[in-house]
Amino acid sequence: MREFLKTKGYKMTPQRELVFRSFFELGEHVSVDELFDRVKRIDKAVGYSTVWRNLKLICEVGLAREVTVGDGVTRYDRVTRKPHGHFYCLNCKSLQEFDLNEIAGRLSKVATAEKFATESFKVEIEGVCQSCRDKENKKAKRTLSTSPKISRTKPSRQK
Amino acid sequence: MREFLKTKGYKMTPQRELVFRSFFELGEHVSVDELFDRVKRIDKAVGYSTVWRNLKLICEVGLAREVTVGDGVTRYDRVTRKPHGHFYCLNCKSLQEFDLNEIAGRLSKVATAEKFATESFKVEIEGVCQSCRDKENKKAKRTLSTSPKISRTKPSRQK
DNA sequence: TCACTAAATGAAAATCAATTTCAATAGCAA
DNA sequence: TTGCTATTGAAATTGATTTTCATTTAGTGA
Repeated sequence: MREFLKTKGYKMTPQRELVFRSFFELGEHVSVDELFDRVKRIDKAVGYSTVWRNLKLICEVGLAREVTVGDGVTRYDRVTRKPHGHFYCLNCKSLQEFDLNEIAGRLSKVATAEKFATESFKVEIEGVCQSCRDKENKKAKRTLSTSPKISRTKPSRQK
Repeated sequence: MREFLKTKGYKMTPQRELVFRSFFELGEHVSVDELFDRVKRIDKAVGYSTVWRNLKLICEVGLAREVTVGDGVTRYDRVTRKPHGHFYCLNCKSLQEFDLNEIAGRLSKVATAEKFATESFKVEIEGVCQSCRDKENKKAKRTLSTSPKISRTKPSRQK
């Protein structure tokens, strides 16, 4: 990894090494805060900006990619993993994955037809996951009459 | 529209009417700021929060949907339009659309197979559009040796 | 028509994630 | 080792989004 970065003009440092390693240990839909938490557990002197910058760097050198689902927090996925889409549960905010093999093929065709040079795909299905629907059904009696209002909440940064 | 909102428990106001009308006049990938600008042209007493809240309301009652591409600005699409994906040009930040008819069908199947209750799809292809590539090719000689660094810029709110 | 109540408004402030600044530190090539 | 430059950590800044709060107003029922 040290050599790989050198070819791209970057130096290796203990902090960088720790951030990279931690990211690849987590691997799926990692947010800066999650990664920061994990890094802190090993070395609590490492700063948030260092984690952030190195996560960006991991993307920059092509080892990860941003995933932006609708909750305002950017997450990162390893690119070595095979193409997949995401189910985003509007209720519990969880992410599940699904395979994208044939769909990716079709998307490529569409892009080519439109003379668009594809860099990456992003396929998301928003809805409600099975376990949330099961829970909803159980307490359906209680909430029959309340009309839904605008939700103004957002998940907050984990301290 | 007044009646439609009443059934959902909302009142009609001149400001709301203006925001709704302006949104449907714009229609595609509308950001809060764009909508705010348009509303202001007709009535500059209308506040930003009113525009924001009513845009959220349009989503809430099911007439629009958020589109989040990777540039940090949330945009909104009418849901009455037929399903489409987006090409997002990483270079000029433009959005183009493409038809999603068959792909949507496949996604539905995947969702059903996973017992996921689909609310909406989001399909984006990031890359470089044709006109940007044409421009890139023309000035290719100039930029052969510069190695790409992390981009730290973001489009700023339009005043 | 009038009065009442809950919803809506507008300005300003708060929030929150993302990004930058800056002074100090530390890789790495010569 | 020396010098140059990238990197770091803390704090500040940015920019979009969301909330607060005092005031106004729509829609309901008398």
